[in-house]
Amino acid sequence: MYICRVNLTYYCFKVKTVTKNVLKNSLKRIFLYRACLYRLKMMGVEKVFSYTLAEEAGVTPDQVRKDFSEFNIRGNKRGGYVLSDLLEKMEALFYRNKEHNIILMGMGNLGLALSKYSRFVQRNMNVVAAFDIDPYKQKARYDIPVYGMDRLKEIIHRFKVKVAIIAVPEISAQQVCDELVRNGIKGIINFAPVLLKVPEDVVINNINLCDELESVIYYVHNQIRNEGLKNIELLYGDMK
Amino acid sequence: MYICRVNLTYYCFKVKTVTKNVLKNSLKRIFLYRACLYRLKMMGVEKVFSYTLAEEAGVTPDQVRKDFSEFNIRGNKRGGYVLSDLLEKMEALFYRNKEHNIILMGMGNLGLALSKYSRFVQRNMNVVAAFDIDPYKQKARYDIPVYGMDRLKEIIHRFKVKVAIIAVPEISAQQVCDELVRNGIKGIINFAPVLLKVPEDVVINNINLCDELESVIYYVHNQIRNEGLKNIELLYGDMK
DNA sequence: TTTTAGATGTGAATATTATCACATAAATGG
DNA sequence: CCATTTATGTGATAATATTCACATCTAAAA
Ligand SMILES: NC(=O)c1ccc[n+]([C@@H]2O[C@H](COP(=O)([O-])OP(=O)(O)OC[C@H]3O[C@@H](n4cnc5c(N)ncnc54)[C@H](O)[C@@H]3O)[C@@H](O)[C@H]2O)c1
Ligand SMILES: NC(=O)c1ccc[n+]([C@@H]2O[C@H](COP(=O)([O-])OP(=O)(O)OC[C@H]3O[C@@H](n4cnc5c(N)ncnc54)[C@H](O)[C@@H]3O)[C@@H](O)[C@H]2O)c1
Repeated sequence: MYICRVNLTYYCFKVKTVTKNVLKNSLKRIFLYRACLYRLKMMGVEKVFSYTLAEEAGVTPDQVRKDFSEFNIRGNKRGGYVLSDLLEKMEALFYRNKEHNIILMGMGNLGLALSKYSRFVQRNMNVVAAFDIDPYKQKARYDIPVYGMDRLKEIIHRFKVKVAIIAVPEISAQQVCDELVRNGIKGIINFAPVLLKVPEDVVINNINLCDELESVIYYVHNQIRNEGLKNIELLYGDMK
Repeated sequence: MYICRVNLTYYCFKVKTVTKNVLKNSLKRIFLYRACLYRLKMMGVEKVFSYTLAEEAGVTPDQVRKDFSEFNIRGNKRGGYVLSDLLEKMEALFYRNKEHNIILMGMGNLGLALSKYSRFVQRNMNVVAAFDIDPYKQKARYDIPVYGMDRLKEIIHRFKVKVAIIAVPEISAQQVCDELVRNGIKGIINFAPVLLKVPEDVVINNINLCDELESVIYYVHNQIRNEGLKNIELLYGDMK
C-alpha cells in the first residue's frame, strides 16, 4: 500500500489495486466506528446495519456507508454488516496484526501512570522502555526498564522503534523531541503543552489536557450542546 | 453572551450585540493560535502579523484573519496584532478570568498523576477533590482530598462543580458518568476507552490514548505526512 | 422459484469550509 | 501633508465534505 500527498487535505492511496481519494475525516470516523462496534459486540450484537452504527456513533447512516465505501469496506447488500467481519477489516487497516514497539520519554507522574497502562499491550503496542535523565529513576524498579538518554539510540535500533510518547516537562520537550527525531523516530504522542518543531516526515499528535478541559468549560459555559454526537471536537485536530 | 444551536454544524451566538455564525473549526483553531502565541511570547515577540502566526500554526494567513474575523478579534490595519492584546482577547473568550472547580473520578494510576498536575491551577482550573470507591485511597494522603462516592453530591454543590474528569476503569465509567450527570455535571473529560451515553446537554470530551497511538502508527506506516501542520488529526473530532 | 421488502453503494446535489482577491485603513517616508 | 507601502478584513470564489436519492442487489417470504 502506497500513500502520497495529493494536496493539503486529500490523501491518495491504494486499496487493492484501485487508487482512491480518502478524506481525512473518514479515517477519523473509522476509529469512532470501531469503538462503537466493540461496544455493540460486548452487548452481544453480531450484525449491524448502517443505521445501527450511525445511531451509536451519532452520524447519519449515509455517512457510515460513504466512509466504508472510501475504505472499500463492504457488507451484504441487504443483510447489513457482520460485526466481526467489520472489526477484522478495521483492525487490518490499522495494522493491528503487527506488533509495534514504543518508547516512553520521562518517568515522572504521567510517565509512571502510562508505564502501568495495560491496554497498550492488549492492542499489540509494547512500551519496551522508558528514558529519564534522573539517575534515581534509572535505578528504581518499574514495570518497564528505565534507561538514561545515552542508551536511546541502542534501544530504538534494537527494537525497531518508530513511535515515542513524550512525557517530559515542557521545557525539555523540544530537546527530547530533537533527540528522538535524530534517532529515527517517525511518530510522537506529545503530552507536553508545547508545539514541537519536527521535520515534515515526522507525525506529531499533541494531547493537551488543559486545552481540552478549557474547551469543555467553554462548551458548557456557552451551552453548546453535542446533540447527536458522541464526542465534541478534540482540539488540534484537522488544522489547515 | 447567549448561544443556541442553529443546525448541526453551525452555532449562532452574540458577540457584542451582533449575531454571528461561528464555524466550529474556527473555534478549534483559536486554541491552536493561542498556543502559538504563548510560544512566540516566550521567545520575546511582542507583535505578530497574520503570516507570522500562520507560519507558526501551519495554516494560511487568510485563515488566521478569517478566524479572527469570526470572533471579532481585530488588529491594526497595517501594524498587525499586539501579542498581549490578542492573548487577552482569547483568554476572555475562554473564560480564563473566572475560576473553575473540577472534580476527578478515580484515584488510580492516571488519577494520581492528574492530581499532581500543577498546570491546571496555573490556568484557573482547580481540581477540588477526587472520588474513589477504594476505602484505602480515601484514607491515604494525596495532594487533593479523596472522598467516597457518598460525598459526591455535597462537594459538587458546595464548589459549584460543572466539569469532571473520569479516570476510573472502563467497566465503571458509564455508572460513574450517570452519577455525575445526576448530580448536575455538564462537561466531562473521559479517559476510559468507552463511549459514554449522556443527555444532550452534557458535553463529553474523550481522550483515548490507544486510539491516538494507533492513529500515529497508521500515519507513520502509511507515510502520511503532516506537512505544514503542527498536529495531525486528533480522533473523535468534528464528527457529523 | 418468483416476488417483495429492505439495505447497500455511490454518483449527483447540497452544504460547509477554506482560499482568493481586493477594497480599505494606517503607518512610513519624502 | 500627500504618496506609497503594507497588512488587515471580508465578500466572492473555489475546494471539500455531507447528504440525498436511487439503482442495485440479496435475504426472506410467498
Ligand atoms: N501529570 C499529569 O497528569 C500530566 C497531565 C497532562 C500533561 N502532562 C505533561 O506531561 C509532562 C510530564 O508531566 P509530569 O507530571 O509527569 O512531570 P514530572 O516532572 O513528574 O516528570 C517529568 C520526568 O521527565 C524527566 N525528564 C526531565 N527532563 C528530561 C530530559 N531532558 N530527558 C529525559 N527525561 C527528562 C524528569 O526526570 C521526570 O522524571 C509535562 O510536560 C506535563 O505538562 C502531565
Ligand atoms: N494508566 C494510564 O496511564 C491510563 C492512560 C489512558 C487511559 N487510562 C484509562 O483511565 C482509567 C483509569 O486508569 P488507571 O490506570 O488509573 O486505572 P486504576 O485501576 O489504576 O485506577 C482506577 C481507580 O478507579 C477507582 N474506581 C473503580 N471503580 C470506581 C467507581 N465506581 N467509582 C469511583 N472510583 C472507582 C479504583 O478504586 C481505582 O483507584 C481507565 O479507564 C484506563 O483505561 C489510563
